[in-house]
Amino acid sequence: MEKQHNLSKNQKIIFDLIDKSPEPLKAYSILFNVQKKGINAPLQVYRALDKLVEIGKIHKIESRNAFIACQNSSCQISKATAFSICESCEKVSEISNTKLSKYLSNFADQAGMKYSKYNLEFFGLCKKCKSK
Amino acid sequence: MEKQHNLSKNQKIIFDLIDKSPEPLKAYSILFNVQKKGINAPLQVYRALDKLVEIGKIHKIESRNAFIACQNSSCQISKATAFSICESCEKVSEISNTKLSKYLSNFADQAGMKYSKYNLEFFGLCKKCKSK
DNA sequence: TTGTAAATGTTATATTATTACATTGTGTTA
DNA sequence: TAACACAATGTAATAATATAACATTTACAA
Repeated sequence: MEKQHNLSKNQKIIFDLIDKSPEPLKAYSILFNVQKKGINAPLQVYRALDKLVEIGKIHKIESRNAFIACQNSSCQISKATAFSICESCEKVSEISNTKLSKYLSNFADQAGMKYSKYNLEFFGLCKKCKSK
Repeated sequence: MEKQHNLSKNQKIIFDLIDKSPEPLKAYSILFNVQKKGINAPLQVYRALDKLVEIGKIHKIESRNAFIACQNSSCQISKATAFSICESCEKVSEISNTKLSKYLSNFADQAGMKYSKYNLEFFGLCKKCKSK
């Protein structure tokens, strides 16, 4: 059974904001957006983000320093993530593909080492931008 | 035939430093190390880093904001990169595995889109750290 | 030799993230 | 319910990472 994480006040405010957003949000843009709700300092945002990442409710898009809500209910704990990123409009989508995740989880490097955690970011043009 | 890139003075200084380093280097640590050679400002470092990344001589480890020399002579142009990162000692190795790169280059997402560029970072414990 | 693109130099500033310390809330268990 | 432990919060200061704007110089091809 899945561990239930009751989000705290700040965590909930920040998760809701990210979850509603159609695009990844940056920490200081989050800060700006939640100041009316009493969250005044960067650290309050970063602490909530850290926790939300830890429990898998959001992911960090490393190449963009931005955060999106997890779209894949089954990766709430896993840190095995894959995204596609449009280099033109910056649209980001989480990829959930069983074959891909199996392939990567089973991948063994030169020394035979396996890694259960990974982050994969694909870059290119999304359909919309490609057809322009 | 491969395009020859003659590195400029600053590019060469910074590439040599990164290339000699056994571990990824951060921009401001590079800055500190090259000040005796007349590179005084962050922007001088970032400009050289940008160029070196662009021509494939170095790669950025996104999750660490650090840079390593390319270990794979065949990816001088390609932006398709994969690394293993030890979460204990922070050792980073570039993975060059034809099957993996083919698999990822041919991967098609939910919408059938393919992406020639990607960055993959695996996380775990290296052999040394595992056996401790 | 002159035009152009790349690279450099310098100052200032923007953006992203953490340290340190004090306090408050929440849930467990004695 | 009291006492404890741990998570979360609040606040100020600062560290670390990265870019903007502008002036100048270098490299090299037309």
